[in-house]
Amino acid sequence: MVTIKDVAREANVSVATVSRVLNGSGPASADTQHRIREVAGRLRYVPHGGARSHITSRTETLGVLLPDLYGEFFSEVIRGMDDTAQRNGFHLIISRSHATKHGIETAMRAMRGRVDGVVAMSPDLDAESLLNVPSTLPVVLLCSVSRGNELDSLTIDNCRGARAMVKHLIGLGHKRIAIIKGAPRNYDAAERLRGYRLALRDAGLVPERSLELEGGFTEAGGYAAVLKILEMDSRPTAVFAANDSMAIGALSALRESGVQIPEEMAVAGFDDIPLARYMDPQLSSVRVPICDLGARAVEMLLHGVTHKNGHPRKRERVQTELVIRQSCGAQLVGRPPPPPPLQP
Amino acid sequence: MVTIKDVAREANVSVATVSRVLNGSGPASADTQHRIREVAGRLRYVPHGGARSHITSRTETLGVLLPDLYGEFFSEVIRGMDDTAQRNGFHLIISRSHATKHGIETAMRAMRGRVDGVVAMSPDLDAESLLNVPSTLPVVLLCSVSRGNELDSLTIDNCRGARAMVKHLIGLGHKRIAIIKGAPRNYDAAERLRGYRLALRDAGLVPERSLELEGGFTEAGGYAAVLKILEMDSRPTAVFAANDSMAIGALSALRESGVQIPEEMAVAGFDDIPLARYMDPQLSSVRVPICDLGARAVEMLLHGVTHKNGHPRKRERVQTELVIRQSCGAQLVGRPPPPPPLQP
DNA sequence: GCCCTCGGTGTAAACGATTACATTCGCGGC
DNA sequence: GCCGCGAATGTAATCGTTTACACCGAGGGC
Repeated sequence: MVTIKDVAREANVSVATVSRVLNGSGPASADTQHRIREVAGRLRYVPHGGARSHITSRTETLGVLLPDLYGEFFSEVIRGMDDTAQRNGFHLIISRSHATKHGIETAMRAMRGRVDGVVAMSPDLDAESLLNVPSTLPVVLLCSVSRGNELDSLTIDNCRGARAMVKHLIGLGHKRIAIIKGAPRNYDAAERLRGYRLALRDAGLVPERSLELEGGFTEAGGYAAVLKILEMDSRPTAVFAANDSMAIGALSALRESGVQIPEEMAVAGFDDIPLARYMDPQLSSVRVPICDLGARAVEMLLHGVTHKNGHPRKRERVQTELVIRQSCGAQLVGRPPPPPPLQP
Repeated sequence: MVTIKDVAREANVSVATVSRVLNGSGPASADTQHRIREVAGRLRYVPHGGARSHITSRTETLGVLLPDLYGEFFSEVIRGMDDTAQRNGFHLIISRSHATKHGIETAMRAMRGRVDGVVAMSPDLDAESLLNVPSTLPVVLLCSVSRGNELDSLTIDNCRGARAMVKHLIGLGHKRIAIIKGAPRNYDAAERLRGYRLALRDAGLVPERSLELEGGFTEAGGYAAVLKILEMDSRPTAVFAANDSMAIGALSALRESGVQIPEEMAVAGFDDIPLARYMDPQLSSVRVPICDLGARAVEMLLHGVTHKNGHPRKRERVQTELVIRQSCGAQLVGRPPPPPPLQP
């Protein structure tokens, strides 16, 4: 492996000069510059990133702690993070932390000296365990909040989104609306549930525990939940799934049971993953700008990194958008043709 | 930030002793051990990963170069990689390389000194540009192969999988079968197309260019391709999409055009993403063990890392499995109830 | 009593870069 | 002719570890 010393020897200069020329961080005669560049190219010299970060104490790398992943959401959020990171000359170290407290701690330890900051997405926990980090390491909490205000956080406005969707369903005349809940102890899941209940109360309806079913954020969970709903004595007329994966499972179960959607049962989801519009009927959902979410998390983190974590802490929240398609029945009258899909 | 020196001073020993005790790499009296551990805990000492890798020249980190991602496939493959990496005490640096040659080179340069090896997934290119890497850095090509045998590679048996699916369609009586192709210049796409053509020839049918449509691996591409198919003079009776995303787009377009599936048009996909079974009708597909794919790539890479890249190069291939559901019409007679979904 | 071994410990050299500081040289101002 | 300055370059410290080597003392075999 060729090092800066090899280049220096071959070019008859000191390592300092090589470093200065290659980084443009100091004066050098035209002749020297040319010679060094030529040698570096010929020897295929590539600076050793690790050594460089060691001395500069900037790794130009960000850590990303993720929980166990739910399908497409995950890849989208990474895409957003990586774009922003790369645009700023940073890399991403990704680690799926087995959601236990111990797992997170281990991951944080391992990050020491490898990253300049961490985006931690661990909605299943109170993120309390993260507080153990040395206060010099910038951390952004994604999809969860810290108890105090010690850490930056970025969340989805789950509550408002859910509330809007359920309000919409109520506006269509539904009085008994079931919810398929997300994973227990999950921040997003809890907030979406809260929005659902608020919307009911807004309309003078009383939330019933029996209409709140577990779904675990998976297709299978949504499928199973619908089977239970269909057995109920006074069957609801609409079901709101706390994410699209569960909504898709729900659609599947309804179809197989011969229930007409949306005539006999309206369905709505959350996230608006790309697939939603390709469902039959097309799935109404609450759009989350997933890619943006990742991008903004990294932006916040980079802000913390450049300010050496000495900035005032922020809590940001990304807004959602109601996307009404066929599955909730709003367009029943004369059901218009679906919008043409975007070209790739 | 507390370093090993701080611990040494506080415990009245040399840094060497601290290092030995904490790593269990040398003898130490029970008293010393106890004292050092106590101090390290009290001071919340965490070893600096960067410094450690610098001296040991093992970063315990693997680089992952990815192309632009196609939905769920990507998150699954990462999951497999990360599991295996973590089990072996390694981290993952992930980088989406803008599929240009220059992008890959830049990414590879940046990896220097940060990783012990690289999994490069760049099916859109001949991966030729990767050959520039110093021969000491282990590299595993995922979903593509190098011209010579200079690099390890792991691919999907696309050709066999596609051939089997098309053979199945032919067995159901179809004579005109269209294919929606993947991204141009993509290895997987090319191999799936090859399998399609081979299956046709096996059955004495002649592949027609007009039945081979571009789809670009996206839902929108599949949707658009079907619209073209429906305009054809002698319409095919089956369509094989080179991945599930396109198949889902195709299903959507067919439904909206009022074409009965599978009676008027049989549909099959490739990958068998989790959603496939929740489609209406359930989507027949060629199952790819995506998670395994990631896991095995990392295993291969770790083998290269531990053998300092001095091992004989390997070309491995993961097998696929035919998953026949409703969309291709095989189960038309008495259409049995779908299998119950897996519980979460 | 001598030598060898071995447990326990410290000293200092690495690893590959960056960078503060010193040095040299030429040149212009006075 | 002296001083000072700035450009060009070299010297060496530094980052936080690991580890080869040296050292010292105790104990055992002879």
